[in-house]
Amino acid sequence: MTTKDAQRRSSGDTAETVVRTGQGSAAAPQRIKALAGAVRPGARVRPETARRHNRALVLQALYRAEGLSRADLAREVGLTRVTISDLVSDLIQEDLVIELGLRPDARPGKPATLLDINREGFTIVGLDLSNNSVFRGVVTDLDGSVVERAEVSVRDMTGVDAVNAVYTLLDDLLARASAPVVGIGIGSPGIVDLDGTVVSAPNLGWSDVPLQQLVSERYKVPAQVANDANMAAQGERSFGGAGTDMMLVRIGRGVGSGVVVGGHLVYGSGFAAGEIGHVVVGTDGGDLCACGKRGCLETWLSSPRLEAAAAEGDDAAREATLREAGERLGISLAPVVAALNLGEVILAGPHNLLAGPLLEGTSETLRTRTMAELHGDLTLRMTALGRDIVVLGAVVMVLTGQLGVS
Amino acid sequence: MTTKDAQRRSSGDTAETVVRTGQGSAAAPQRIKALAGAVRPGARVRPETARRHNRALVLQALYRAEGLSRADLAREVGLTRVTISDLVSDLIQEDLVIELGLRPDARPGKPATLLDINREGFTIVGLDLSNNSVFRGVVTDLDGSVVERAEVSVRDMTGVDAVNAVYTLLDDLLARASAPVVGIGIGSPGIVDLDGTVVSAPNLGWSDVPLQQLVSERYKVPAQVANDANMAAQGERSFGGAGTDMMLVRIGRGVGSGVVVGGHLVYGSGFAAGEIGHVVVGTDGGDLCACGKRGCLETWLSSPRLEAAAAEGDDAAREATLREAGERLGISLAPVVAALNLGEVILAGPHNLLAGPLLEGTSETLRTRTMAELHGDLTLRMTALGRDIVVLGAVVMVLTGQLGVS
DNA sequence: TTAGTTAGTAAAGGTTACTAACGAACATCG
DNA sequence: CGATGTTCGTTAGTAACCTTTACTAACTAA
Repeated sequence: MTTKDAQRRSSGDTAETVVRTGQGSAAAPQRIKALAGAVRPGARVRPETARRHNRALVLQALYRAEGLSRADLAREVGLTRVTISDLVSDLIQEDLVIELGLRPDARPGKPATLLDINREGFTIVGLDLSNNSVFRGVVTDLDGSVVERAEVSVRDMTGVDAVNAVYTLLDDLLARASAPVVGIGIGSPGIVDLDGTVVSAPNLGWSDVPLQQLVSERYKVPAQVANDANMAAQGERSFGGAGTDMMLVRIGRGVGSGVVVGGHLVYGSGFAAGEIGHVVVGTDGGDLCACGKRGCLETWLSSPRLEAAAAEGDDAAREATLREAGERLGISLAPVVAALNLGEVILAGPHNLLAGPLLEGTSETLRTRTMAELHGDLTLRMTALGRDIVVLGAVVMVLTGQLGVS
Repeated sequence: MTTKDAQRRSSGDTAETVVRTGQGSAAAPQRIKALAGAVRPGARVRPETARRHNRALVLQALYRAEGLSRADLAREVGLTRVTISDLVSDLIQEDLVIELGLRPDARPGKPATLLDINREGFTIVGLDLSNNSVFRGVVTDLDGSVVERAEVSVRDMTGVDAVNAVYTLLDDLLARASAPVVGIGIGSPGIVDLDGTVVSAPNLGWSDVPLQQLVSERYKVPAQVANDANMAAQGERSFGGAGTDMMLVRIGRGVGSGVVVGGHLVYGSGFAAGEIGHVVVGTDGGDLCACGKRGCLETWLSSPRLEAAAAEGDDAAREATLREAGERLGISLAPVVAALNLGEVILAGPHNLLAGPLLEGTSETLRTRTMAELHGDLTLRMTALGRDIVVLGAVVMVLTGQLGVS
């Protein structure tokens, strides 16, 4: 619609009431629209773009099911055998795909030549910067199987020092990579924008650090930098079997989450999606939080509090505390589960603290505070990926970004 | 990843704990993954697909800014003048685009021929089935300007009768459409799947009614059927100037919402996204709801309760009740705003009830229960579209579905 | 041995968008 | 007023992509 129309419509009998929370700019809503509606550059599809897309489809099909023939791919992807042959021959040239030999089955017709992604011919580097005392990193093959590990201690390291610690870790890992590195994925705490710039990460003393650019220019390798919880969500989705509408909640020193809607990560209007740690829970007060509010989710679920509870001698009291923490999580997640009709909520963090009464408390609360008819199929569980969840997510981001595989 | 890998990984030291809420099937998570990962048919890009996409970009650019030349389009969309000329000549052939004449400016060079979408040469029909007593419908031009209106009374009508009422309304509107109808958009209450089948709409006595198929086959015109609140969100986004990450909350007899994330409507794992009416709010009880729970959002915000409050003689008591209702809305929205980092929350419903203390209560509550640093830019406001919000949303769905314009 | 089936390749054809080049129509400047 | 430069839209030719059609290779089944 045109701006003129918007004005005509707004000036009707339905007077517009605008209340702005906070001190955002006071631009008229129509201005926002104009920006939102701009055709983003590169949206056009040229033949080359189409080819890249189809190529990604082939890789994706091969990635999921090792041992497909060209004819299988043609049926799966929807292109003709001829085109698939052409695409595959490109991929074999680049060594991304290899022939496995003839299919052993006894069927009429010429036997098929099975193909697979060259899963061990390339590696990916994944980093997890979310821990306060240590940066962890891995080298994996294209399957996400870890072939190398490394870490650097970063206790109290901030600013440039922390960036240098990233370099140190990468130097080590890249030197140990036995095959060409497809890309480097880095999960960072804080707010990270779409370009991989860490807009704000208080714990690391970073603000507007263009980490993705720094890393990719320094090592001449494509890099992907994103929020740690978002990466964890990606990891859970690809390697943990999570569905297309889910939320992964990380509980550690703080509480963060990654939200996946329709199979896509949610970034939010300010790249701060998933930051639920400082939402007030319930209407009955709560402890004072470092942020100044009372009853934030983090005050109920921070690992210090949970650990104190776990250390308690009295089993009943221990259970009660953990269960209540779980209930608080359920209270704050219920509106999100309902609004997004999530299919899964997955917890990541200390197994001993989360897996018992806490998880049950969350489950029960979610059930009693939402409509069973709509959300009865909700799955609530722990992740099975353990500590590697962020680095594996980083690997997935690289796979997605560089090969179009997810 | 392969199933084999998933199993290998799961069998590690990080034992998996699964708690299922409700009585969903007990399939292993890996099975879900296999389904989620299937390459959807038609994902391949053939030259024809690319052309359709580029064509939609041209239409979209023209739709937003009337009076672009071919050269302008080339710059805007990113294709060459030659290709744009070719696309435009197709569109002119189909009468979808018209030439407006030469640009009046005094500039060096050959004067440009201005183009526009043939905004009045086609019409769209939009229906709103969300009201309990009446189905409303409009005929609009491509701009969304209403040219015809109609309604049918449906008090206590359910099942086949309600479907027939839709037909009656459409017969009327289609007869009065003065130009070719591009498509029919219908906003229905209840759960609607991606095919436009009304899975469940208790108020209308519908379950698994393939309304989109029925309508498109009966009238030989493309139809789009979706949930009413979702359509309202679409309407607000295109005609109300809302941004890419927002939530539209409809408050009437019940409370429903439409959620837009990254510019796309959220459907959810069971097509029930936005159904927040029966989420329990707060931790201090509340009235008994028709659903059997206590303290559902609807018990705080249903229009009967609000109207009773508004009718009260005592101004202070009236304000207090409305403000408290707003606060309850804020309490339940805060986790959603945080999890999705929404930029806007927009209310639609009776202006006299919502626009005053209620809106302020919601605003204040959202501010005090989320982090100002992250969500300070949140805009909370009433819609400016009034009663037409659903039918306009339906029009947008048709524009998007048939022309690729949004 | 013959018929039928499946896999992969080769050649030709049609669609799409691009580059290069050109004429038309204007403004500006000497 | 004519020369010059700019912008618009079109024409002609090219490159990339996918498809259709046709072929060979290799196998099973009768």
